[in-house]
Amino acid sequence: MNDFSAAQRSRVTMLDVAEHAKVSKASVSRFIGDDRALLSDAIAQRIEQSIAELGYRPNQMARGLKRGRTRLIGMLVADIRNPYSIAVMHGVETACRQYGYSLVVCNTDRDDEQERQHLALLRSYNIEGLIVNTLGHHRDELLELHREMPLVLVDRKVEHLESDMVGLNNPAAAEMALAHLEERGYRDVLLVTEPFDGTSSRIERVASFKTQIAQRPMLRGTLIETGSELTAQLNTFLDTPGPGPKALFCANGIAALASTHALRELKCNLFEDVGLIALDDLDWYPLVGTGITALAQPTSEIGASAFECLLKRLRGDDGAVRTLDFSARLVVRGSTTRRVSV
Amino acid sequence: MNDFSAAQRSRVTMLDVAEHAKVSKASVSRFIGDDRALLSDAIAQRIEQSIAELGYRPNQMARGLKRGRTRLIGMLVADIRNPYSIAVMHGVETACRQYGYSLVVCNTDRDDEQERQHLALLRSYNIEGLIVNTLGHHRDELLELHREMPLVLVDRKVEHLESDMVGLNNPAAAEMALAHLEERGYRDVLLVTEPFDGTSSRIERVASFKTQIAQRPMLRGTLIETGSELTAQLNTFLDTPGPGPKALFCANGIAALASTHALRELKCNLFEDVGLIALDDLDWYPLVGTGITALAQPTSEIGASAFECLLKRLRGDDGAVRTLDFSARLVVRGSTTRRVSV
DNA sequence: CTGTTAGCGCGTTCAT
DNA sequence: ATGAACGCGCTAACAG
Repeated sequence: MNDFSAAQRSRVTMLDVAEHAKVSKASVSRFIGDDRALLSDAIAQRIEQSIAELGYRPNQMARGLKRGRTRLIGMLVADIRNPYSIAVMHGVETACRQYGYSLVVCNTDRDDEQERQHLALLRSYNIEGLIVNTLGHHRDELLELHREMPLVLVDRKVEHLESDMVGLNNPAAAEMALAHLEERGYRDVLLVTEPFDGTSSRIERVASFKTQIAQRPMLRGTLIETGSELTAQLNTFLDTPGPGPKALFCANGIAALASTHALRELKCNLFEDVGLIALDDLDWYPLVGTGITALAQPTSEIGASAFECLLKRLRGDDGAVRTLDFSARLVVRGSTTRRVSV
Repeated sequence: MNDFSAAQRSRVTMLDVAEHAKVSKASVSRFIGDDRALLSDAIAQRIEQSIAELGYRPNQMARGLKRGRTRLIGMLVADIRNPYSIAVMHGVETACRQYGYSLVVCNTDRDDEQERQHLALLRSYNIEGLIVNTLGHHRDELLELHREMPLVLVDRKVEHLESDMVGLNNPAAAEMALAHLEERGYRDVLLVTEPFDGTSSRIERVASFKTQIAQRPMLRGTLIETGSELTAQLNTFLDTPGPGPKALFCANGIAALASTHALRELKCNLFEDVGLIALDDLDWYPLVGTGITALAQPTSEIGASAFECLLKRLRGDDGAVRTLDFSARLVVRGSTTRRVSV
């Protein structure tokens, strides 16, 4: 039927419109662009008519080639299946659209080689700015790109890369978590984090946790990483006598998922045997046991801010590097409500 | 410091490489493209050297402009926050990369106007093919696009749009669900679906459900939609005497989330008072109550197949329209394991 | 206000 | 095997 392969799919071009309306290409270009004011009503009418009749759509590739402005923003995401990333991405995309930009998302699946390839790719498509939510190995490529375009980091810093950054105020979040746990009567807290891989937010959360523990003499703090040993380690924590009621602090949604899985394997009575507070607020938190208490991140705002940072730079802002730290919001559910002992 | 605004960010171009290597642009072009075989070793060496030294990257925009091949695939998604969409998208992206294509994703947030805008956008960027996972209003625009490029539907059909389609074998899935429920001793089944909005898969699932019920004299079947009334309607279902043990069949992950929420509000004992089986298999299903029995969709395969359909067409396949129906896989958990009455 | 001209970066005939 | 010249679709100077 149709042949989409070698044949140039002949689309209607600016020249077609110009001829149809009996004007020059320049006039059509002005009509398309921001110079419509310069056209006489008569001509504008004819052009509008022709565009409608022919179904003309300007070719962004060609526009971009000429003007150097593609209206494209790139986003590099470490793990597209992490709900946090999706939520932020949604925020970014909404902001993009609002300002007439489009978003090209590249998922690296936590793979360094893919990160490299995607960076080259985004560059080859002449994106105007880049949002990075990966570990940012390949520093050289990032630096090179940063010389060509503005760049903003989301959630995770990249060493030796001076650029705008938007994320969570991790020390404050850790403080909220431990203050809440202490107030609710928990005394023995286990931080569950994904394995250390250099992710700055992860490191910050652990450091902040330790700081908080040091400042709260009533609390004891311990730390484990998710992985094949998780269930066993959790078991040890639960079995070891401590200074009082025990609770888990999961450093993100993935850790919360893994921990809850493990607790179930241990036949734990959710959440009477042990309390739980988790960073991120996922839609299923209310459904597990008596509900999981969360520290929600303002993901939409984070995404929108990331784009706005980019936009400012695109518009010529040469100011100093900015860091935006958003605050988490405490959502109390059953997992930090201790049952009064009978 | 840097100025990213008006200034043309001067990137190294093919001409730069040519001059540096003291050859013509044509030779560089051949080196970049598929004609490298035509070059003498000496020249190829020099070009390779120059490219490395200058850090040259071909401009995909310009290439696409000339050859009509952008190596870009577009995907229109109704709801980026639906885990199903994400999973399929991940499958598509993986397949894309494997064949040297990149994916541009547009999220419509279930909004018709956004669908229209995104379609225009994708077209303006000269994508080579389109994957559609929306309601597909704006039939005219879709038809027009389909004349220009191959198109494949995912999960939901679009009326009067004859194109390849990949999705779930819904009748078979409904059969699996009801056979399982019946075998497990449930007799009174309530189908919970999102509101009807024309989504074909939704309609098919409901129709298949009714067919199955008609063929199973031991079962009684009822139907409700998610929404503000859900909890009340669920309550009615639970309170109304029926032919035997009651169970819910949730038509997708969203319905499962909403239903579980409602059951909790009703202080239901999950899942002793009522059974539950849900389409889609989300990572939190095992964590709720005794675990939610699922009919998992092979989302990666669905995504990969969608891309492969496109690829075949791009390579000139003019054959008849294809429809690929994948089968669901039953994952039994506690929610369909009835406790023996004491 | 409008048309003419000259590229943007690249691929592709043609010659040589 | 290599280079010169033209054009992809469009915008930006410059005239008029």
